[in-house]
Amino acid sequence: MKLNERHLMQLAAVLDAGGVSEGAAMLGLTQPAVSRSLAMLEARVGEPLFLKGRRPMQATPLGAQLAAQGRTIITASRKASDAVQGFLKGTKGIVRVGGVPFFMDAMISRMIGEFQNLEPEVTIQQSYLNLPEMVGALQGDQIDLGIVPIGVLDLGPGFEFTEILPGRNIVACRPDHPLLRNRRLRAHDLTSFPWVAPLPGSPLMSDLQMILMSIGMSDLNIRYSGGSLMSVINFLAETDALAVLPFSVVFAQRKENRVTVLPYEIPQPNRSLGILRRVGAPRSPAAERFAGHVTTAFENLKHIIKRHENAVVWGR
Amino acid sequence: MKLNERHLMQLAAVLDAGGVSEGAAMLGLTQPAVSRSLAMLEARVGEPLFLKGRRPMQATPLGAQLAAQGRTIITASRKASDAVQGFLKGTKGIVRVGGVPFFMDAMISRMIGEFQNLEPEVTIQQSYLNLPEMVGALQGDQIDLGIVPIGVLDLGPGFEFTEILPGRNIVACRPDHPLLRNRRLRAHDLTSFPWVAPLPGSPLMSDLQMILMSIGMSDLNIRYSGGSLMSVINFLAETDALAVLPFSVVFAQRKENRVTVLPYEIPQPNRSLGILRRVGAPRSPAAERFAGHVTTAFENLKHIIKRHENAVVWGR
DNA sequence: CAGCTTCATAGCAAAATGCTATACAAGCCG
DNA sequence: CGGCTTGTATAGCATTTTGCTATGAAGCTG
Repeated sequence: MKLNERHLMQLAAVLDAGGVSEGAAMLGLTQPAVSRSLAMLEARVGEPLFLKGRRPMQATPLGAQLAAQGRTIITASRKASDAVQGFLKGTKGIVRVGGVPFFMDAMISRMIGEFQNLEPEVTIQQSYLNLPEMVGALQGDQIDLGIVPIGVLDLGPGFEFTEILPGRNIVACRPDHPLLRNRRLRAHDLTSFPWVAPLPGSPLMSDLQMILMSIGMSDLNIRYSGGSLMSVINFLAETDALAVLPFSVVFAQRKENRVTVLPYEIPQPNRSLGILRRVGAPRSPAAERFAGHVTTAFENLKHIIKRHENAVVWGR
Repeated sequence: MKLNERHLMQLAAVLDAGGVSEGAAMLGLTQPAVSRSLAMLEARVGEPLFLKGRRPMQATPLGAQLAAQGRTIITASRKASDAVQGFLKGTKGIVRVGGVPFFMDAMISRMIGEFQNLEPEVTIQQSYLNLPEMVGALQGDQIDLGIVPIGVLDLGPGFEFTEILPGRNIVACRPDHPLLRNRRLRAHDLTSFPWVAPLPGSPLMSDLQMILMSIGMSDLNIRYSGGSLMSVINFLAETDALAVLPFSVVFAQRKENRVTVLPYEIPQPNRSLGILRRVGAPRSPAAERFAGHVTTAFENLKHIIKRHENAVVWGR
């Protein structure tokens, strides 16, 4: 006994509205159309669905049961329409962001918070990925966009990259680190303190190698590795250890005053933080909106950084 | 953005089945039909719903959202079909029974229990009604059937009545009542004990009047009134009070041995317990099934009563 | 590269949907 | 009680949708 879903919806509307004409109006149909639908439904079922001669119209128990299903169909249909509307406007849906751990923790998570204040109906699914996995995730459509530092030339075909912040690394330490008292730092000053190693696979790892080479050492005194940003900062704040970190990550922590920049020039990677997307991916307005938000947030951040640098001498 | 519910269902089926052909088969359609539906849906939405070139087929986030609604539509539709099926077979649905309080408590409630063991998917809504309200409730389609003692001629037009048990009242008392020791009871024996009045509006009320007239007294020593059957029985069991009760009601309590029949002949009302229905009412197979169950249950009861009467001398 | 599987498209017939116009029924009022 | 109002059912017709078969196109596999 397969019933026509449209008929069920019309049944529900008619009972909710109290009459055929009203129910038809509620659905944007004419009264005869609905009248016939009901007759067909009743014929199909073979049982009366209405109590005759009642205003407002009332259902038999069976009619009421069917109307209940009709109502859920109506609401499901309406939800589907809403989902599309919201999707098109970018005010609804899911954004799946992958990002390198430190940036996600230091900056993106805050921006996600801001974004959700603007678009409370958008859900953000965050995942921690470094470049290789991110490429796979984008191709496999597991994420909508990635936030990753990338060399300008590393971009494979089929991907687009929008830069949001030039890469710039610094050596971080706690604010009362003994090296900050030195007028002029030498390479061997750095090697006499323990170091924190970045997460394996992260771009900072290769940066650290570059620094090693520039200092002319083959290895550092690695005392801590594998920690997330919060762990690293906690570790740095408690010890005299040093770490290579993106400047912006340290900058984002300035209010907490737990880590600062050691004024020592290190070689800079030819990399930029940016948003990585697959060109063929099904577009998601919510994701684009989020990407826009992140971009402007970093744009603002650049200005703040500039003002800050003019006012503050780091490491003092 | 109104979407076609049928399309949503097909989308859900295709994603659940993992392919267009499989989804079409699941719905009993051909592959091209579903293929076109999906194309139409996608065109209407204006966004891709599938990730191209994947086996099994995978949805974009938006597609997944729409499919979720499609699934709820499918299940709603299936529930509606089930409701009809169950209704036609009488194995599903709601039966709304009205009945006079004492019969409902003493007998019908047990039968409802038995019936539910047979038809666990039928819901019974019981309400306590005496004849006048019952007529109103039947006409207003608040109940499907009423169980009520009724004079054969009291039947109004538009109602049908199927007798299930001839009316027979007795005087009830507790098993160790002093009157049970009397060889031969006289009318004035009865008046020397307190009485329990039936619920106002119940047919027993007029029966009590008849008894009064036959005894030749104008009133009795009414000491308790307004109680439900359980209250009345509790009261009778604790006191030497007497009450007019239908024989079958007392019979149904025989196992508990808290009340018994006082062997005193009283005038019998020209009434029968039966099932009252409105002729024009929308038929409800579940209700009919229930009515049948009650009828046969009483049929069995008659035999048990007959056997019991041959074996037992009441009030001994 | 042939063969298999699966999705997309074309073309056509049948069903359904929706509309306007109109008939029918019930309740209300002078 | 006859007409008026309100509301539902039916008729007739045009349009859209749906479903089918047949066939083309694309991707995977041995």
